[in-house]
Amino acid sequence: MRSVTSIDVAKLAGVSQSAVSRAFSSSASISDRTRQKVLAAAAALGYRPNRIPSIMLSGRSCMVGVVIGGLDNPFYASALERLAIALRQAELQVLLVQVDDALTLDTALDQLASYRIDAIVTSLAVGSKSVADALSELQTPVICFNSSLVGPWISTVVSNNYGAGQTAAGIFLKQGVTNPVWLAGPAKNAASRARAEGFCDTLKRASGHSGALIKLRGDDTYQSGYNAVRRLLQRGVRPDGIFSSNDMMACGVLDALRERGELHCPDDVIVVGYDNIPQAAWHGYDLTSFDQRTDQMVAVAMDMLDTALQTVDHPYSETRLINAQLIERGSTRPGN
Amino acid sequence: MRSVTSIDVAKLAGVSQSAVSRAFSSSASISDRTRQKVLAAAAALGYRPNRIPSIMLSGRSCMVGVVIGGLDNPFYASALERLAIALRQAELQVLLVQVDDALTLDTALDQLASYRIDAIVTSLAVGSKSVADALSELQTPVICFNSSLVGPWISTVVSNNYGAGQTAAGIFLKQGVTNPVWLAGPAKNAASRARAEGFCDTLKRASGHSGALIKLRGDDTYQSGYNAVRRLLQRGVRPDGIFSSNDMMACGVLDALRERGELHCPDDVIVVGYDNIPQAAWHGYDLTSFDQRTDQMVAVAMDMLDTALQTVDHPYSETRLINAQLIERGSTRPGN
DNA sequence: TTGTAAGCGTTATCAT
DNA sequence: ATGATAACGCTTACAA
Repeated sequence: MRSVTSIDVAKLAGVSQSAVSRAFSSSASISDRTRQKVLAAAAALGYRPNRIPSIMLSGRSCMVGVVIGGLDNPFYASALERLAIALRQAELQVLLVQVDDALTLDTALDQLASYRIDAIVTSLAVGSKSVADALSELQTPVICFNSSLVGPWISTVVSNNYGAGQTAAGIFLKQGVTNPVWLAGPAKNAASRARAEGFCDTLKRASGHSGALIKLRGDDTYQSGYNAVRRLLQRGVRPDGIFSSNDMMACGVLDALRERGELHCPDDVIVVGYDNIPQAAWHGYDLTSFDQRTDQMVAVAMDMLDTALQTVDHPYSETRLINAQLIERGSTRPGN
Repeated sequence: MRSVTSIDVAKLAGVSQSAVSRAFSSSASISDRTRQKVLAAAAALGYRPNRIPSIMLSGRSCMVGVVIGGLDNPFYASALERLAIALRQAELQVLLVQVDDALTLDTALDQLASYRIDAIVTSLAVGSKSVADALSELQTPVICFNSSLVGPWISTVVSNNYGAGQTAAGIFLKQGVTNPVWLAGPAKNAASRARAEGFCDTLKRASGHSGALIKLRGDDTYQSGYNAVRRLLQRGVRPDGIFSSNDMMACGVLDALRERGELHCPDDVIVVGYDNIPQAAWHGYDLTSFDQRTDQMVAVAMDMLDTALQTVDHPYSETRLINAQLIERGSTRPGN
């Protein structure tokens, strides 16, 4: 079934092909009479303008490659949703690429490049040098969320992870925490490392906590947070403050505490997470957390994207920092 | 910056443009020598084949429009991720469209059509007649998850909602529930309605429960489940079994029960959800639920997609039912 | 196996 | 305001 073309419409309407084109373009000079004729013919034939040829002519596809992974984390799912909305409003299409590892990323990039996407947006937490190189090679603007990637075509909007770490430490100091625990995410996660630095630096500077700080390693999943605290308690350690690199793990932490029953949050131990996922607000957790303000981050990303798309031909690179917002909930309010 | 074309490569390699084309096509007759020359030249220039022209020629874009919404529900997020993986393996691109209402869907469909996508896959729970009409008009294969949409170009893979409702009722009967509660999703959600029917029919048939069944209405969010049960308890009602149309609401139910403290799950009241989202397995909830087996559903959808893409020109329509799998957890195991 | 040339469905340019 | 014509970058007959 050959689809209906502008030639067909032109023939039926008794006008030229260019008239059809103009009828569907808002910024063209065409008489109302002609436009009506064209639209009527188009409707009769069920014609829909085909954007593919115009991509060839303009070199711009108005498609943006969105590279994601880990949608099981509600934070990324929600970020994707907001981003998709923003891109739609900017009249850009989303070419979605799901990636679990660097390998799939490589082939995915080839695919994206062959579709002549105008830019790439990614929230991948990974930040290896090779990935950055692969991205730069595309000569296509790349906007990252929370990554440590650097390169000529790469721009980044990052949450102020270090600052949030400091704020978390401030809470711990104010509440007189003496046995703090840091629950880290994967080692390769740059955001997690920055949170750790802000947290540890501040605690260290404030007093003799330096030696006391216990560092656990998780992988950003609920189960890893649960396991980490379970093991800690089994070893007989009694922390009175836990800062988790993300909310998923923090939920695991809270469940492990509750199940074990020795230490109660927030009276015996306070807990702080990161991301402010919906579950943090659930009554069963009531978790203090840092909101990354994805709406702001997305807005900034769109702004950068705008600039990058105008500065075509020239590698554009910028980094912008967004302060996370502390959302205090019950998990840091003892005596309630 | 004009991008590198096959003409450039041909010139450098000292071959014709068709030779370049053949070098990048696996099913073309070309000598190894020529291919090497071409590949070398391509690498030197950083040439990447452009798929856009071939879309024009073949009329197939190898892009599938994926229409989603409600990613804040982990079930949909996970379904999207699985679908994206399956599509990538089938070498199909994902053109993502985020939709919150019928209005955005309409404009979104126009966009999709103008990019000449080969098919549409959607997990939208809505199923209005007008949406179905709009989809059919595209003359493009549509694969739906869990929808009640019908139309010449529309195929559907549905969870056996009715059967799962029956199974849930079976649990209630076995446990001797006398004050059952059904917590419904939005009225427009066909899946939710089917679950209700299977559940109610079975209870009714079994005994005198018919009159006793309390029906509450939620909107598939955590908060609506929480509120519904809170109000119920405040009214002095004491249910001993609650079947929730989805897990998000069921988590709200469990938190409301726990917070109120009068009725304990599972000893005083058992709770069953639907979707088997990750949170159902969290230790804080330990919620019995129905797993829709999205892996199977996605596999079936891909199978249908395959058929639909081969049967181009002819409207293809089919409906396939997948049995949900009961995952029994603590919320239905009293006396543990 | 290789090269030549036509064509895919638009939009932009240039006359009229 | 309108119509003719030339691109856009590739694939695919067809010819050699």
